[in-house]
Amino acid sequence: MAKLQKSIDKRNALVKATIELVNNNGFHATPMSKIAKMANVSPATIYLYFENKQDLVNQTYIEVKAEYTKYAFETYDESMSVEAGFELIWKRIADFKLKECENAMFLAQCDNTPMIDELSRQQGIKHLQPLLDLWTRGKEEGIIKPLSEYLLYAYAINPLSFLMITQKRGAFQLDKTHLEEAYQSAWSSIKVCK
Amino acid sequence: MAKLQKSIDKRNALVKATIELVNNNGFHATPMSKIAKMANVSPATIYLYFENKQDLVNQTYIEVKAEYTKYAFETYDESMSVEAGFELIWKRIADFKLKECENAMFLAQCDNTPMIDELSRQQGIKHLQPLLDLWTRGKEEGIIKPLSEYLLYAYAINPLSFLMITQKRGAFQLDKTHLEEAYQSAWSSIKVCK
DNA sequence: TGACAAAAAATGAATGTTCATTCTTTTTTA
DNA sequence: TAAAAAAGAATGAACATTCATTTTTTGTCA
Repeated sequence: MAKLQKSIDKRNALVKATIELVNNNGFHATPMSKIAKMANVSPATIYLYFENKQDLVNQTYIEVKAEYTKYAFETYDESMSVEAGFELIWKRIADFKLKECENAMFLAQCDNTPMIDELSRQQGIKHLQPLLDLWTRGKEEGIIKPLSEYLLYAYAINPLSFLMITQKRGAFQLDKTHLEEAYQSAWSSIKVCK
Repeated sequence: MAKLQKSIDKRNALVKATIELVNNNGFHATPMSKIAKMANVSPATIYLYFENKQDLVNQTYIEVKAEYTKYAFETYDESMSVEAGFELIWKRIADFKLKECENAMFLAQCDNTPMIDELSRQQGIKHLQPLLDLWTRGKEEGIIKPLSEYLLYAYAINPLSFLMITQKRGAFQLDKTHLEEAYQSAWSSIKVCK
């Protein structure tokens, strides 16, 4: 197993370097040579693990996205009430975006630019299904507004990305209090007002 | 004035080409030669109007941002009630994002990547002041939740960018009905619940 | 166990291309 | 006709990818 172990370490180092460099400079301003240097590897070695630069970024995206959704739904279970389930998932997502800031920033950049193949993007979206199902249930129970998934996502989840980017720029600090306020805003935007 | 007129046309053509190409390919995948070709100009001519590529993009950003905020606040006046003022501004912004889709996409891309100088970004933010003032007034009157401006922006305005990008990708069509629903979500996320 | 050859992995240097920017010449304007 | 504007071609740097070698690993047999 020694060989395989070693390979995985290098691959991980490459993925990690890609995330860090793309976060700070963007896709096209990140040369393969720098990725190689940061991963302590020769540029040529990258091509043993990835087809080319596009493939490296696509694979990185898919991996990080999978990590993200795994974390988001890890403690969720479908027997929960809609409101409790939503709060749980929302707070896990918020948690991820604050703790795994680098990873989350990378996803945000991928989601907002033409950096990723459409195919890889589609793959990344699939994992959100449990949240979409929760919303469907909430609509049936009359707890959640009867809105399109895109609208629900835009108001309930997407603002977290904006807050994370703003925080990264240093303009603003997202602490415990703000987080609870943000949650309340998210919930009020999608719940049915009694 | 003939000379100046001609110059302004060329400058505008360059700015327009920049927006279109950067929208579709991103900053670094947009060569000066293509911008020149799309504007029917020699590459060398760009340097008569702009210092370099970074300057071209910075100036384009600042111009589009100014256009955007001008449109947003054109019909607003400070004597309006908080709720009416917010609805008006929100709908103007939504309108801009749908009608001037190219311009709005360009701003979204600039706001989400390290493509623009920090200085130019700061310049762009200033113009939002009337909205921030409206929110301050709303908080004083107990109509708007006592949240940080960043939180208010994240829930009241930013979701429109997400919806615009999603629409551009073709996954979803933002029609009149959706727009009204989106407005209601925005307003419920920031208003004080009675 | 240890030595060694075949295979795999890794490397640094080369290759060819793309691109921002500049230079020299031509065209347009006044 | 002098000055300004524009052009196309040239320059040099940066980069993704490949190539020819070197290093490391693996499996085999004494």
